Amino acid sequence: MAGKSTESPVRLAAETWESLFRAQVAVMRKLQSGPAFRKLAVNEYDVLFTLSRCPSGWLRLNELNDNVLLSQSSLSRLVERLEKRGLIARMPAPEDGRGVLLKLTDEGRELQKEIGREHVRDISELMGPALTPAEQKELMRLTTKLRSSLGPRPPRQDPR
Amino acid sequence: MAGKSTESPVRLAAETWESLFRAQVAVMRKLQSGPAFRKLAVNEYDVLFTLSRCPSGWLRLNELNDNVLLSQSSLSRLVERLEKRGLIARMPAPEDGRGVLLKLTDEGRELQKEIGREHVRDISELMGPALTPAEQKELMRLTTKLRSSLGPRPPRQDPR
DNA sequence: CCAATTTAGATGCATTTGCATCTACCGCAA
DNA sequence: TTGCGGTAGATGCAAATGCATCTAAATTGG
Repeated sequence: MAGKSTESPVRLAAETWESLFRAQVAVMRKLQSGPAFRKLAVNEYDVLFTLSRCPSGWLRLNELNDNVLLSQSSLSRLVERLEKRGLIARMPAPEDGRGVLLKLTDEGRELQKEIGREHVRDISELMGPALTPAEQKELMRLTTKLRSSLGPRPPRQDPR
Repeated sequence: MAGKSTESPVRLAAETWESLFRAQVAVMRKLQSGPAFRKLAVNEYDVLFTLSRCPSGWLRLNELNDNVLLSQSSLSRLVERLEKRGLIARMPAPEDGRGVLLKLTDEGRELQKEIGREHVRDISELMGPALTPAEQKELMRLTTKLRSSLGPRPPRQDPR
């Protein structure tokens, strides 16, 4: 019985979060320094990626904002940049005069795929040696469960 | 046997990483918007926290940089700000004329503890309802293992 | 229906960040 | 010793970010 036997639930939660956070930092640092993100910052790629997964093709700006760790104003300007680069297109939302809908342009879709291929390869080169497939599945299950419990906005299910 | 049975290892790794990443984003968003971080940004708190865990009390700037998702120059300036606010102190490294050692001031330690208490409470309010203690332990194990496998720099073990 | 409140997104402005570069120092090798 | 590549941090500068605020449109309450 070592020193950790009197671990409180609060402490356990804090250490778990720290471990999750540090792992994310370590992986992200490796990913973003790779050659995949020469043309586009990670946040920018993430927007293209999210749009590419959207079944209708169109996504509201505010929904996008749930996915990304950026303030509303920063996302607004990031999207503005992507539009200027011809990677996404905007359209006023038909049912809500305040809203804006976004979708990938052909060029944006192309770039997303190109970066995505390399990105996925990088990821699997980091995760593969680190965790067995069963462990990866379990990690996915736990993080998905964690995210689901945080609502109120449920992690928008996205039937391919 | 549902449609995912033909999942490739590469795809599994990518989906696992995405799940981990989104969970981190979702939790972090809640944490950083809370009242705990009114006085200090999360990154700044994180530096104080890391210093507070350092057994010797002193830590090299470049070691700190492994922990945080910031470029070297950004961390350099962040530290400069913290020093200006009287929260940390610098000292030239005794054995390496290029290096800088950092430690908390009393005021910095005080503020870290104050924010830390609230922060830990917030974390456990998010994690507690989401995952059982056993699940949290497993999540911690998996993320620790992931991080350990990324080396070369091993996650500096820190015997309290 | 109208006024008041709320929500979506854009924008001014100060702060923070990253890239490139610079300086100083270390370690190594001739 | 001297010179040479490599590492630790600092700094100029442009770009990105966040806060506060603004406008416009939707929603709510009377």
